[in-house]
Amino acid sequence: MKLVTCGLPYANGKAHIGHLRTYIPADVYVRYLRMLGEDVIFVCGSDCHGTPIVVNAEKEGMTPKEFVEKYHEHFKNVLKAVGVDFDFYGKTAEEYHHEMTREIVRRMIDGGYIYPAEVELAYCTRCDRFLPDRYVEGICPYCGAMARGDECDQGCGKHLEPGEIKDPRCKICGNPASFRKQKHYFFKLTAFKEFLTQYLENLKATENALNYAKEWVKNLRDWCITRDLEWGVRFPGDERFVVYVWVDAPIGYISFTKKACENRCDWEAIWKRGEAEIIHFIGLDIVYHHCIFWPAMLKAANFSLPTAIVASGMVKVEGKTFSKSRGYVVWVEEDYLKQGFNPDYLRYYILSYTSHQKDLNFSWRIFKDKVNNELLATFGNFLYRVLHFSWKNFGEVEMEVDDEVIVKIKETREKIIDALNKWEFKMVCDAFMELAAFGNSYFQSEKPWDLIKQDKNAARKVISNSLQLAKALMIFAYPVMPESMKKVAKALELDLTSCSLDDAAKIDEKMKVRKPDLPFEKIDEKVIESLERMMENRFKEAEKKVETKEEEIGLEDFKKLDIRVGRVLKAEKVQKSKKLLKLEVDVGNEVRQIVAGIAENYEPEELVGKSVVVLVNIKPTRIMGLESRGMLLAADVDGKAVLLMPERDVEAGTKIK
RNA sequence: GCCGAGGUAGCCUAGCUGGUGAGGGCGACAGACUCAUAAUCUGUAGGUCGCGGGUUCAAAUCCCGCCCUCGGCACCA
Repeated sequence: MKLVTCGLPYANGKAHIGHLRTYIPADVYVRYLRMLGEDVIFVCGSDCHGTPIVVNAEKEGMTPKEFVEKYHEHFKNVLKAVGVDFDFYGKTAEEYHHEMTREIVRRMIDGGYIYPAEVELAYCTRCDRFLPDRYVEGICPYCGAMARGDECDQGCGKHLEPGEIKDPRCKICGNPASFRKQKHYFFKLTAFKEFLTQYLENLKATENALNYAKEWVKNLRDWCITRDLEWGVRFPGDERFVVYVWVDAPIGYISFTKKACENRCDWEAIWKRGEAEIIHFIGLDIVYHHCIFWPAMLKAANFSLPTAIVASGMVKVEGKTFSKSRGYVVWVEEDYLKQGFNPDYLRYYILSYTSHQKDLNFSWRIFKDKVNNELLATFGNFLYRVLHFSWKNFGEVEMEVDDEVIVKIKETREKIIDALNKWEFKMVCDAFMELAAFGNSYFQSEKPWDLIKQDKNAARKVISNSLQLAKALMIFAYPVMPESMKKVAKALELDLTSCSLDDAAKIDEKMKVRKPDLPFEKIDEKVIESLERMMENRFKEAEKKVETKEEEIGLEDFKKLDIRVGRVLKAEKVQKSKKLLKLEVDVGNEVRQIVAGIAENYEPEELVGKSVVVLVNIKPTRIMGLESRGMLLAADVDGKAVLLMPERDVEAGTKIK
């Protein structure tokens, strides 16, 4: 038995093409396994807890429960629409999941792996709440640089536990946060170093994930697993707290398995007795949670361990790094499904573009090319020309298939299985595309349309071979393009849902052929052009939003700014930094140290003696451990600074108005 | 800056425990065909295998240095 899971989508926004990069390959993988006779359970669900959800729900005037429900429904519907067919799609806000989480955490406590420790936590008196992780900004206690959330330490790569950060400020309202001591609970991750090192040695995983994790395991620290929040799973050791999201989210794999197993199988066989393979499909961004925290938790609770971790590469949009705020995003529902595109096209694109481990570029133009040239012209056209010819000239064909054809089909089957074992889905697609090309070439060279005029029996043999190839292709491509293949298979009265991969090489005595449907529809150039325009507008609008702050201010606001001309006296590079220069600037009444992110455009030497424009009364801060008192004004050109300078020589300290 | 993954023709990719002229697909170009959604088939062109050193009889493949891209962290007051 095998269990396949997908990383849980966070119920905090809409489904985009990045999500599908793990769900679609996982779905395809599961469908192939089933066609190989494997018993597979396939589960997923919405991740519902954590501070961002609480904060965003508040912003939208909803309760976290309502908020989460909204996105949960969205994901459920979208995934179904693209043919990702889970046995169970749950959500972590449900009671059954809370129970499971509490059971596992209790086992971790009973095993002696959880201990209390006092930590100092940032608390925002204005927002009236404790500030977890990513809502705290401050100074790293190790190196003195600006730090954010639970990670910092400027280049030394250390991990911050709650309470360690200095000078914390609330990221929500910007106010300084005060420290409050609070008892929290820690998981003894450090006790698992040896176990994890061993475990990673033997874990089956894509290389991108494994190397990353092996490096991480060298530097383990105990892990604070409680949070002071209302929303979440109550920590069984101390009911005032809630468990950290990354504790309860992966436990969803277990609680969803249990639901999927109801009246069908034994979830404990999978998760407690190690009688099944457990395969996690995830994105590259959550590798360490799945390769470090998760196996350690399972070990502590005495549960079964994952046997494989399959991590997918990132998604780019039109060649640019995926970014919602910059508009480089493709929304599955409104951009794709509402255009009326066949979901199978997207499935094929995602599977066949590149190796599962590498970055995938989504471009509407490439999308059109792949659909029109590969799917439609090569693959679909072979199916259609064979079926159409058979239907028109025979109706029913007595089958007589050459060994060469059967060998070719079996070879393709082997290639597909081989590729699946390596999680190389592009190779799977390449294998059946090659078989389609073989079919076209065969059909073309045998010229059945000529043969039939002279020797109907000879034509029958050619058609018999071609039909066998067509049937094999439908079976082989069914997991990738289920709906389209079902549609064409109707012409052969073939029920793909009950086929195995072995059936591809099985020869029927006779094959009946009905009038076929076209398997695919061509994508119109004009549609692509309009989508490209839509994307461009989206990029532009996103850019505008970032650049122009609409809010108007009065003169009195402007007067609050003390802006002066300053003269640069000294300039040097900040060590270990790409963008920073440390300057000493004469601002009239004093000389100030200012750290500025301008090193990409300016050499230190060329600045000495130059006049610059300085915002003097900005709050002093520390950057890379250095104090900075003032800010140089500069034009932001593609993220690089171009300094403002007075048009003629002006004395240092001159006010700007 | 640290960690990880990569850089092979316009695009995607195989090869990378060193050894037949660096394979394949898409696109481009030319010809053939007409059963088929102007689909298909055959052929042609296109590569300093990121750059520079080194090891070797022999390197895309091993070693050293550098550059660039992507991701994570950090950072850009």
